[in-house]
Parts: sequence; structure tokens; C-alpha cells
Amino acid sequence: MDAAQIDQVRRFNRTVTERVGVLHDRYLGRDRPIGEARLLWEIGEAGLDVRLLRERLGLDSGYVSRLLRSLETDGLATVEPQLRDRRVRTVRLTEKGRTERALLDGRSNELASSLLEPLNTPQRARLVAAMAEVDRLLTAATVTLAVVDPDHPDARHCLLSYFAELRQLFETGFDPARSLLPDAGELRPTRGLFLVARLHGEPIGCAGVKLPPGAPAEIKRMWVAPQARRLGLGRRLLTELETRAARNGCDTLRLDTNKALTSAINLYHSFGFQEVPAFNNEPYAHHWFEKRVTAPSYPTEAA
Amino acid sequence: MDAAQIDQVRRFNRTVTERVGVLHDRYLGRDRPIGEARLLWEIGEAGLDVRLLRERLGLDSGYVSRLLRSLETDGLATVEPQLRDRRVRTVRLTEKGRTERALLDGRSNELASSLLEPLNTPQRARLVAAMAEVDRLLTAATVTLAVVDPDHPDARHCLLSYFAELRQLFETGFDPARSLLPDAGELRPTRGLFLVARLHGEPIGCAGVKLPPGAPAEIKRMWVAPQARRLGLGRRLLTELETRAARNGCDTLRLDTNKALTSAINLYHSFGFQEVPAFNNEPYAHHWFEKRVTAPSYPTEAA
DNA sequence: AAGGTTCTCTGACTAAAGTCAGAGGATGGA
DNA sequence: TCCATCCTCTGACTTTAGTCAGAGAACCTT
Repeated sequence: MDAAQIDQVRRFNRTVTERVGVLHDRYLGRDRPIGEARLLWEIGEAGLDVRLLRERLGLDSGYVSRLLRSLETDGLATVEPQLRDRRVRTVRLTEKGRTERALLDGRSNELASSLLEPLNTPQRARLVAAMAEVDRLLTAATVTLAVVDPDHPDARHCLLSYFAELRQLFETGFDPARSLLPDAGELRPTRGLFLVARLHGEPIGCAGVKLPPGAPAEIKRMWVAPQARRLGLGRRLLTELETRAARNGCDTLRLDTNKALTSAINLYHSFGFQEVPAFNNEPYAHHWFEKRVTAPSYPTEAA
Repeated sequence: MDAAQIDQVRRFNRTVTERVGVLHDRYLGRDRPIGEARLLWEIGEAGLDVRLLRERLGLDSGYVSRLLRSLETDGLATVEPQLRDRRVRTVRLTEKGRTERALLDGRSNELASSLLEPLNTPQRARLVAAMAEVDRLLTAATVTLAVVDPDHPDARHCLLSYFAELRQLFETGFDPARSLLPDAGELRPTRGLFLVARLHGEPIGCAGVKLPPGAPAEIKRMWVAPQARRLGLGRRLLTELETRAARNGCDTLRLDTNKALTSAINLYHSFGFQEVPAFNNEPYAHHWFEKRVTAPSYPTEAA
């Protein structure tokens, strides 16, 4: 990797941790240990099951229990057994707890303001824009791709969201039963594979490919969650599928798509797909694409 | 301040501390407590006086002493009295210490790489560019302005650097004695004032203004250190002087400058100065500028 | 109804990261 | 020379932020 880029990233890390870190301590770390503050924050207005809380913060159960006890004795939260399963307990903020949380929220705002405050208007606009870009790209870099079984809950979640979206977008609606959907077996190794993209453990996109021996590979069910768009994830999924297909000896990729999916169509074009005549009779398709795959000699782009 | 901007800053803080923080721990926090690692880092290749070390890291003397003892017993550093003042002690890394430090350095590089790794080439370029912008503007926001006496060591440091630079830049060289420099008294309240800009405590720029009662204020000795340019600091100094002059009842600003100082001339133009005929016989000046100052009703731009 | 599992809690620890109050040697100035 | 000051170190504490090993209640399956 480019050494100048690495230097810049390190300089960025230094400046940001120093500046944001110092201010963070000054504003937020005033009167309450960070552990408690994080809890207070994560519990939220609505309350939360203790085990969820533990999972989200990645903390030991004993430790969380003690922190909760401390919030309780300070009168900031109440912990009560859940109704349906009395092993699980639910934390809720008291009125006082909500006030305390609002205070933290205010401090976070002060912190943000104090970063912008010494700058003039155009500088502020530029800083905020650059922060948005960093935020977006770091988020993109946090997304992980994994091969999963098409019956995995995360895969199902993506597919259901995908179908729901197609139903909305297609002029004719969408009925999975009428479409040429591969059965799950075709997207399982060795007949194919299915990728799920995750952000912080949440599934936010998917793509499958059928790998019939001696025939073109066919990309199916590519979807990216609305909140995860514009992160280059579609391209990343395609790259990963192409690499894996090529590794499997495949030399041609195919796919079909509906005219309503304009941004997908743009992606296929810019990714090197050429429009070709219909190669199947998928009732929902208006466009058919094909791409010759080069030899699988280039490096994989991450997992 | 704009609420959308504040939201973006907070989102940025969250993403960055999460992503960089998690990786930071994973890469750097492996085998050595952070305290020791910070020391190891800060001591540097050349060695350092203990009190400087303490000052830079902002740590208690007892604590640093203990950390040093621990580095010594691990054979990573040696602590010896300074020659000229045997109260002061100097830390130096041993060979082993230097190796350990290089290891930390390598880890920092890995950390930076791992942030870029999942991205494709154009995304990397965009992320690095945005990081550079954030870095630059956060640095700009960290600069503080303070009114100091022109005899203060930081002021003198700036002035000496300023003269040295003029000597280099002016075709004719520069001899302070030949120039119409105000004596220090004219840049002291209430006859005027002198600002020093500092970054992490280091003086990196200055500007003075004479405030003769009933006459135009005159800006003098504006300088920004080479490493602190392109941060909008010149403009910030001018804004601050203008505000203070206006608060002092002054309605016109004046200044003279040399033709070699092209970026300063551009700044004066874009800041609303108009070129006017010579109003003094400064031997080193080629351009004279004037600006009408509006009423002092607008908000101050920070300190 | 029994036995295994899940969830939370308590007790007993540990390590890190400091803080505070001197002690004691070295130095500088009167 | 003597005294105040500077710099570093030591001893005695404290607070955070955990970890680990059960105990005990609730639940689920068979």
C-alpha cells in the first residue's frame, strides 16, 4: 500500500484522537465513570434487556450487573424481570436517568460545537463535508462480506427485504413464485454461493451466484439495504463474486434485471457488463447482461 | 450553530472513535500497557529529559518515575542524570527499546493499512484526501490566539522568525533598523496590541496593531510560520485585530507591505483592503492598503 | 418430574492508571 | 555558606475497568 497514504492516515489518527479525545474527556468525562455513561447512553429512552445491553457493549455479565446496581442506587435506572421470561431483566431509565442522559447529550453537542467554533463559515462547511466523507468511507471499510447458507437467518432477512422492495418498485409488482428464482440448493457450495454483507453484525446486503459447471455463472438476488447505499457495496459484492467465480474456473458472468432498477443497471455497465439478447425467459427481466471474466490471477479484494 | 453540522460532527466522532479505537486496541494494545507504550513512543530515538517527557504527556511525576523504572527493568531504557544539571535526568532507549519502538511503529502502519484495505483504489484516494482535510481543519481549529506583551518570549520568537524570513524574501534584504518599525510600546495596550497564535503551546504566528487615538489603526508584523500556512490563520489574525480595533472605536485599518509578499497581498485584497497611495515612507514598502471598518456589532471570532 | 440450559447476580480477584504527600539530593542566589 | 527551589523518587492510596468461578432462579425439553 502507498506509504504516503499510510502516513496521512496516521497523521489523521493522531490529530483526531488527540483533539477529539482531549475534548471528549473535558466535556463528557466530568462526573461519571465512562462505563456508567456508556450504559446510560445505550439503555436509551425506551429501555433495554440486560443481555442485549451486554452484547452491544461487549461487556462481562458480572461487570454490567455491578454497573447497573450502581445506576440503581443513584436512582438513575430500574431493573425489572421481563414479563414473558423472568430470567431476562429489563433496564429502564427513571426520570432522573433521562435527565442525566439528556445532559450527556448536551455535552456531546458542546463538544461538537467546540470543534467548529474557532473556524469561519467556509472552513466549517469544508470540515463538515470532509467529516461526512471520512465517516462514509470508514463505514464502507467496516462492512464485512461472508459466504453463508441461503437459509441462514441473515440471508433470509436480506432476501425478504429484497422481495419487498421489488414488489414496490416493479410496475407489475413482484411475486417470487412467478420468477425464475434459483432454489436455495443452487446458491450453496458447490453449485453456487451466497454472500451476505454485514455492518456491525447487521445484514445489510447480499448477492448470490449460480456456478453451473461448464456454463456461464449467473448472478442472482443482489441487494443493498437503503441505509447502506452509496458505499460502493454493490461493486464490492460483484468484485467478490467475480473473483470467486473465476477461481472456480468460470469465464463468463451473466445476469438479468428489471428496467426499474436503474442504479443497478448503471453499476453493471460501469463494472464491464455488456447488454446481450435475452438468454432466459424471466418474466420480470427487461435487460440481460454478460461479462467475460479475466484469469483469476489478480488479488482478492478482502472478505 | 447549525444543528445538521453538529449532527455530522457527532456521527464522525462516533464512527472514528469506534473504528479507530477498536483497531487501535487490537493492534497496539497487545502486550504492553498503554502508559509504557506512550512513554516508549515519546522518548523517541534521541532520548529526552524526564521533565519534558512528563510535560508532554501531562502525567504525574511519581507515575512517570514508576513507568520509567518498569522500562528500565525490562531493559528498554536507561535513565541518567543530565551533565549540566544533575537534578534533571535524561531517558534514552537501549537497543532493545529501539526495537520495541520500531515494532510499535510497524503496528501503527498495520492499523492504518487495515483501515484502507477493504476499499478500492478510488475510495482509498477519497478517504485519504478527506482525512487530510479533516486533519488540516482540526489543526486550524486547535490554534489559539492570545494578546501578549511584545517582549514575551513567544512574541520575540515570532518576530525574529519574521525578520529572518523578510531578509530572505526581499530583493534588498531586510535590516530592522532601517524600517519604520513601531517600538514595542506602540504595540502594548493601550497604545496598541500584539497577538500570538499558538498550536500545542508553540508560537506559530503573530500580528500587531497600533491604535493611535483618532487616527487609522495600523497593522504591523503579521507573520505565520511556514508549517502553519494554509490554515486560514492570516485571516483569523486579521479578523481578530479588526474586531478589537473596532471595539476600540477605530474606523479605518491601514497597512503597508512589500511586493515580495504576494500571498499576504492576496489576503489583504480578499479581506476587503483597497490599495491606496503611500501614507508613509517605509523604505521596504511597495503597496499601501486601507480598509473601512464597520461598526463593532458583529460577534467576535473566538480567542 | 428431571435434567440441562439460560440469564443474572455475588464474591473474590487483578491490572492499569493515576494521585498525593513527603524525602532527599542538586543547584542557584543572596 | 545557607536557604529556597527544583527535580526525581518512594510509599501509600484510590478509582476504573475488568475477569473468573460459581450460585440460584427461571425456563425448556423430554
